[in-house]
Amino acid sequence: MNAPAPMIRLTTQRHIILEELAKVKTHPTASELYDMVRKRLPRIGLGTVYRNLELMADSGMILKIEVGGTQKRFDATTEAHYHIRCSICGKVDDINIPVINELVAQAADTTSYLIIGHHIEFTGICSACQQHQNKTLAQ
Amino acid sequence: MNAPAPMIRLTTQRHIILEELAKVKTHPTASELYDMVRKRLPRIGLGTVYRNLELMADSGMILKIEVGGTQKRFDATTEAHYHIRCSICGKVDDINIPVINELVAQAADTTSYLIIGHHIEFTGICSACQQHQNKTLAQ
DNA sequence: CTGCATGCAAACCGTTTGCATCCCC
DNA sequence: GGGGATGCAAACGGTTTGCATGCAG
Repeated sequence: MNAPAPMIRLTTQRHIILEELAKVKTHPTASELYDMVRKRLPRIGLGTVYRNLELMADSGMILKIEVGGTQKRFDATTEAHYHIRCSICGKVDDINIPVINELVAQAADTTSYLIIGHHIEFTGICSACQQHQNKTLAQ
Repeated sequence: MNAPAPMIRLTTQRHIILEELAKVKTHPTASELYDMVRKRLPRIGLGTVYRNLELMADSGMILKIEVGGTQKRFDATTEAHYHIRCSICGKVDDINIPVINELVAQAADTTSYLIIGHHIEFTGICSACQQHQNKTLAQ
């Protein structure tokens, strides 16, 4: 649709960013990823991480998740799927319900926008934060 | 659930912020609202706008929309509904398709999160930006 | 040798916060 | 007179960017 998947060179930094991202099932923010990558590449700069995440998202290698909350998050899985975000700690996990493609057609009838895609974001409280709350309430 | 809807005093500033928000069908950001309100209340501070939007959202008077993109947006309509965001200019509009409450039950079966709610966000290109694109391509 | 990629640091932008003043009860 | 609300400005956190250097083709 837009400029389609420009091929990008796989530098050491990009390779390691990709590996670290693929390692985790959660959806780290850029600075979380920065911390992970820095353990293997201590001299890497934050700017490099941001630049490359953006680049790799543009070229379709990874998924940029722009959900509620302030920070962008990234996902090594590029297939369409939905997410849930903990409204307390901000953690983001996958939700495994089937993707509803008909939504786009449905929505298209009601708007003058040219629809590109859709995303469902659930909000909730993760198990860790639930336990925290129970403890706090019990006091 | 959390602290439920604390009643807040309706000061002049809050009243005008509310009026200006209700006036528009789009979903302005805090600083867009700030600009609108400043025409009627030139000495109002940005901080006041932020503080009050946050407060009014907490007390259920307005809706805070945390969709993709960097800025929070606000909505005078508090009933559940879905949105579409222009991926070029960032504008947000309503999408009038029925709310699918079953999604929450469906998702609940697949996760350890305590689910609070859900939101569907479509992405697309608004008509203004579509025209822009056509012009640009035609050159 | 040439250009893209990097590290570093400064700039940026949206948002939050501390504080003195103000206004309403 | 007292407590919350305001205006103002400084601080903050996340992200982007400019620039000099480095490295791969």
